Amino acid sequence: MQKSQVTIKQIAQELGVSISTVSRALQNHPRIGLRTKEQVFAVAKKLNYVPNPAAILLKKNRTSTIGVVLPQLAEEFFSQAITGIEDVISEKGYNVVISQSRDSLERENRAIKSFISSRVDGVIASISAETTQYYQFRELENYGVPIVFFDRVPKDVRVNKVRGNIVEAAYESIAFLEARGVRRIAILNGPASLEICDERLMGYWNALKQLGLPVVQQYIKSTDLSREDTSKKIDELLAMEEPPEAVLCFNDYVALYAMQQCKQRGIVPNKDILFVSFANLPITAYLDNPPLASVEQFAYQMGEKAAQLLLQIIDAPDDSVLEPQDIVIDTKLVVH
Amino acid sequence: MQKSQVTIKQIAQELGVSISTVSRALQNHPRIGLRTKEQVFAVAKKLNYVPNPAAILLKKNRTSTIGVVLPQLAEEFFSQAITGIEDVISEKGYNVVISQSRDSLERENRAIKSFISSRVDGVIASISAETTQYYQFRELENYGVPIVFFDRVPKDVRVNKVRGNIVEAAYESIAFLEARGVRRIAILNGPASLEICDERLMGYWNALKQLGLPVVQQYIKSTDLSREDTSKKIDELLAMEEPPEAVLCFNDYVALYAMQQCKQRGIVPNKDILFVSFANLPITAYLDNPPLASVEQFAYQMGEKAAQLLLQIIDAPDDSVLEPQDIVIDTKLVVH
DNA sequence: CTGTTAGCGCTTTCAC
DNA sequence: GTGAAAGCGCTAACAG
Repeated sequence: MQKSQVTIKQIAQELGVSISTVSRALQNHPRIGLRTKEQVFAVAKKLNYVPNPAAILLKKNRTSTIGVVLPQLAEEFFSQAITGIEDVISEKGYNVVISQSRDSLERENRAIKSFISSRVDGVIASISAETTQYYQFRELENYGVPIVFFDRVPKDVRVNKVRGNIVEAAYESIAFLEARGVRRIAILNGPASLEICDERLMGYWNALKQLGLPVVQQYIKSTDLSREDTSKKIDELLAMEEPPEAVLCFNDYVALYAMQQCKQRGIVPNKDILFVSFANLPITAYLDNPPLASVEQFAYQMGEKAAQLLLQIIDAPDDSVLEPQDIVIDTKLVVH
Repeated sequence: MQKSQVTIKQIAQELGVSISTVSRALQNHPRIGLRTKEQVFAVAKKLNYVPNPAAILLKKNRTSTIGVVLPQLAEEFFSQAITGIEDVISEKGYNVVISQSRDSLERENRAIKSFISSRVDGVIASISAETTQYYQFRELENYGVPIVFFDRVPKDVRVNKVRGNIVEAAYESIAFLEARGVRRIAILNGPASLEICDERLMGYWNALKQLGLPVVQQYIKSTDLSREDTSKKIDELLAMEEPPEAVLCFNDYVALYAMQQCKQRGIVPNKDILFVSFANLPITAYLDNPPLASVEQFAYQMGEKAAQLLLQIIDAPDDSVLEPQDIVIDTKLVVH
């Protein structure tokens, strides 16, 4: 059944030339006769020749594949980002292998290991909620594999990253609430290991101070993104003597969990307590009572940018020392 | 920066043995000294040896990767299925490359082409809404690449497939509605090229007849799954002199589109007109007014089964002629 | 049990 | 312009 693979050798035989000639013709080598080239292409087509990537790889030591690790595809933010990555990368003839960490450090590590053994040319990553140190990614660096982080970028290290302008987005969200007369605003943030959480907090702080809103320490909560923990934290907020009038959430999922918990407690979300969040996921369009507003983070574009940056690094001459780049993408508060 | 790759040759030198000995040791070849083997492993570890997959591949002519084409990862059904596939496949040391057709025939073809040139060992597919013929997949067969379809399987061809028991699920859904006293039931089906649509229709028909419900030709509609077309078709149903009391939808997305359209027309879904659908997506848990009931299709398990079947075919001896398998997974109607 | 040898399919000097 | 030949890292007969 297995159609025996056509090789350049067979093409060479068919034409009575050497395999080097065929190889050169196929690569559009400059020093080759136009006639020969055309003939080679003709025969290659006739025989249905498909180059064997393994052989090329073995020779060139490049796999033309890049690895992507991200928390989970089921989150629309990430599946949109992947689409952006794929569109850029496949246009350049690269392949993508995707691995989901499902917010587990161990799975993330396994993915990195497998990227190393499959010799990917580069990695794009959005770190798991459990990832607190950069250590594991160093391993990739040791093998000379370039990495670009997006959205969930690690803290305190100089790395290539593509991220939304979260500080500003958080500020804007608070300003939006303040304009509606809200004063007591809480934040339900994500794991402290993520830089985007610091930024969210910073934007929140700045806004509170500049707009003269009350800064209450207990209004600042963070969740590990699970439904349980999120429910617990919103409960704590609701149980306060003076509960917040609004909550800025890490993302739409956190907002939805929190809102459901409110309902359970007989509190009407976006009426008794307002919700604003991040991500602006398409699924919110199906909701009768979505978060009041959500920050659009342009996942697709973020994926595109990350892929472009990575390819740029891969294609850079070996001796060039590149400064890690930090690309910031503008966000937009979308009022529902 | 690029750490020069460690090869078995270096391990051999370090130990003063031949490379074949190293190769055999690493593969746990039976005829090798325990002592030597241990030493080889020790040095391999010390040197941080990682086998070069390209070389192995070139030799063995197997890539240890399988390709997956499916409509879109953003649909939870598919991202769940992928997770099932990944879990099975990665346990056996295989890699997965994923390609989204986004319901476009052209993209699906491109994916297949790329699978051929990257020499995947097998393919798992869920066909696009535009795919009406099996033709393109024949190409894979020509190259001896085994294929397993899941959920969206092609019609009229003998192929390996894993699918839900849609006929029965559709029957059950109608019975559920009938039990609630509903008599006029419409169906908003998917593209006729999909076998699962035929099955849905068959279950619907059987149920109507056996339960003595009216069979109305205009109650049978199909959509190309887009929001626009779905809105149009539900509008047609609503505009009838005697509109249906309930609608059985292709999946949750179609149901949600249809329900939103109803709202636009001032008709309250699940009160004025009932909705039952397929997929039972987690997102429906966030809805205040989800479809009345939805058929759980166990996407994760479907992915697992498809992967297991594919691996089984790949591992089968070349001379064994396998009958195409048709694995049916039981579904379950979940009332919300 | 271990070493020698011949390739897998392709690229790439080095000659002519 | 084209051919001969070496070799990428590894496996698998074939000999000991």
